[in-house]
Amino acid sequence: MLKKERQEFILHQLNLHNKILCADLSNKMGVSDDTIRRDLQELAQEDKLIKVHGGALSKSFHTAFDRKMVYNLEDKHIIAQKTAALVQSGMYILTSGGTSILEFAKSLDTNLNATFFTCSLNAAIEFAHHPSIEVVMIGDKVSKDSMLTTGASEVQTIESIQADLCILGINSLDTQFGLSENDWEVVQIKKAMIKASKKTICIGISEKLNSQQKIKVANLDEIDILITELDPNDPTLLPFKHKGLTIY
Amino acid sequence: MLKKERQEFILHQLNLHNKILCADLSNKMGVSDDTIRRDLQELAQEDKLIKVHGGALSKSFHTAFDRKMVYNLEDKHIIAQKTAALVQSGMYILTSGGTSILEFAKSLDTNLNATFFTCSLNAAIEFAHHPSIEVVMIGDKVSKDSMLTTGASEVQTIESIQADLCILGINSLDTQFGLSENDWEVVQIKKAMIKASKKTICIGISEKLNSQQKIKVANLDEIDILITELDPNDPTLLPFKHKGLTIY
DNA sequence: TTCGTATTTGCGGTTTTTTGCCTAATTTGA
DNA sequence: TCAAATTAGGCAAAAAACCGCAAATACGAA
Repeated sequence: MLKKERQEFILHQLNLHNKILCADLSNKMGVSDDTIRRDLQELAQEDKLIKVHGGALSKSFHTAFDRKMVYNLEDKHIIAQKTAALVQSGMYILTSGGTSILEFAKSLDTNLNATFFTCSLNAAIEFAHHPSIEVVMIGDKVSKDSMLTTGASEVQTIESIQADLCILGINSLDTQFGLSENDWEVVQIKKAMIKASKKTICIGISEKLNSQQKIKVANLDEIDILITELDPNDPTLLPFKHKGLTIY
Repeated sequence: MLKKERQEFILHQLNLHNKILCADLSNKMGVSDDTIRRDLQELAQEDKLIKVHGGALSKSFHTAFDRKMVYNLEDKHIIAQKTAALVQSGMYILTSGGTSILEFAKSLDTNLNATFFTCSLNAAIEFAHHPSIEVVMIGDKVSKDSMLTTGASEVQTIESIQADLCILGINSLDTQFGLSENDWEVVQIKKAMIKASKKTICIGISEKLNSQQKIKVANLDEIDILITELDPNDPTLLPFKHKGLTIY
């Protein structure tokens, strides 16, 4: 097998799998490790791939992360728009924290007239920037990781509220395990919020679907609506639709 | 799995969930804790994430709040330093909001171990950035002008606290009229805070001295300490000293 | 075809990187 | 304060990369 031929093959493999190992290639092509290494080195110099210890990565793979950040912003914007459309004047709404919720707060109609209860410091500030909505910060000890207030007193306060809507930013949602979180305190808050509301909406980018975290917050049947950046008919969402969730 | 690949995966997970645990990652990827720890360390050095005990936090999430431009920053810095010197570990402290308080929060000693109660969203966030102090957000309706929580429930909560110190950012302080404010709700909060504390400290730039606003919060004799950017022997402060206030 | 030259390849030995394990120190939460 | 979890630092084995060299190969010209 010629050198040029080999390099073409390497690039092709890289396009297919985004990653290749030196050892694999030398096996597959029946040449020595050194030869492969030299090939990869050359291709890396020509900027055709990224050489790493043990193999190589496709260029697109490396840039994928930065790009994803931007995409995610767009995605969150879409989610925010869809969610905002469900909020009507006069409603009492409980919300958690998280970037999706912040984006949602920014997307609310200027002449909306609703009351928001939240345990997120950042969300409260964002809601308070809105001209006409009323914001109630539910107070308690501030959890430093999440910038959320958590504690027994907070759960009690939430229990004394009868909200129309509960909007939760999700960390993990799974058809089997349901809604889950990693932080015990936050779980207690979200549980209380769901219980205190007539309807529960979960919002988050689709990548958070089909993943699990340590502690269960709620079963799927306790959640009414799921909002992601995807089209409601996207196959990814089908399992959730079958479980009875309304998809937007 | 390649090292680079692993690190990209870690960043991706962080982007999704805002927080990850060493143990989880090592499980999920089938490598040892040490390897993950080394990865996190490297990524932290590259400023891609924030390493914490047991895992890592997403950077964007942690630095999400916007820092406002502050007038008289120099002066407020001096005030903050003087005020921070009065705080001792173990204390329970009530604080209002305002730029002086925010500056104070930033000036606190890294290994201070105190508990802060506040009704200011921004102050709570600032306090929460401190590694060792505990923060309790006193919740209620959010007042949009001041980004403070105010209301009857809040006053009740404050009444149930026995604090060592009450640190108030002042709007107006006058030898005759005492401490005054323009916002009825905020006045109620400050009154309650003073009542709930053994000692009251007023902090603010000297421009706010010798001015009055519409509603009285407290007489001078209810205030113990006054801190401005001026030298304690500055003639401007003499009248306050004569009224029995301790000047720093 | 055959020769000479330049390139490519494989190999052995050495160096570097990566990884897991170990123990001692540190941090955390009760 | 103590006990459990987490981390830092040292160490060793394995894998990968590097280096120089000699053999093999490709290729153009006679």
